[in-house]
Amino acid sequence: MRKLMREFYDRDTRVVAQELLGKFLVRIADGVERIGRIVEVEAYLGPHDRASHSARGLTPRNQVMFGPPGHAYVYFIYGMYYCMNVVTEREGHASAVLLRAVEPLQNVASRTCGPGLLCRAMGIDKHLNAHDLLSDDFFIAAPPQRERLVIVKRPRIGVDYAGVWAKRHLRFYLKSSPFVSRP
DNA sequence: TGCACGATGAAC
DNA sequence: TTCATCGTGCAC
Repeated sequence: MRKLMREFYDRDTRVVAQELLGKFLVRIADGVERIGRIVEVEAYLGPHDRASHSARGLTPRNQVMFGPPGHAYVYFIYGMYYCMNVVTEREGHASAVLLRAVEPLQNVASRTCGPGLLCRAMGIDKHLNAHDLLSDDFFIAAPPQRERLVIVKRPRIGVDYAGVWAKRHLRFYLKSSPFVSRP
């Protein structure tokens, strides 16, 4: 497995989002290595994107989005779930990619079809917010061999409040995957 | 200090 | 369509 380097994340968010599909999310804790194959993501472009958390400026919660690329932005939502993002583009740009679903590959017992379930199954919570994804216990890697992927583009989920931004096709998922949250 | 609401998921 | 459940952001 080849761990993704900083340069991978320091690019256009829509490109990073689509290229994250098929990659392996790896989390090692208490001697257990969990691996999930990313099959669904959403791109949040920056302050001009009304659906993005960064649209209302820097706050204690979203400050990681304003930092350097290649870090995890983990936040608590609806009083019971965590959602994980990957920070993209140069420092100060405040953009990220939300991981919405992974395919269980190793040591993943419960369901992973949805951002909240994904974090629960992979053991991801607020303690991993701001964690560097170039670390050795939490990172994303490319699969052993290059594969042919068919990507579907759809509007993002749960952002109807964002006006015209709610209609843009910034949600991407693997057409052939049965692990997508909402096909 | 109070309060409306949310990048969800499950039940009905 | 409704509800569980609570941190966050902003109004007051």
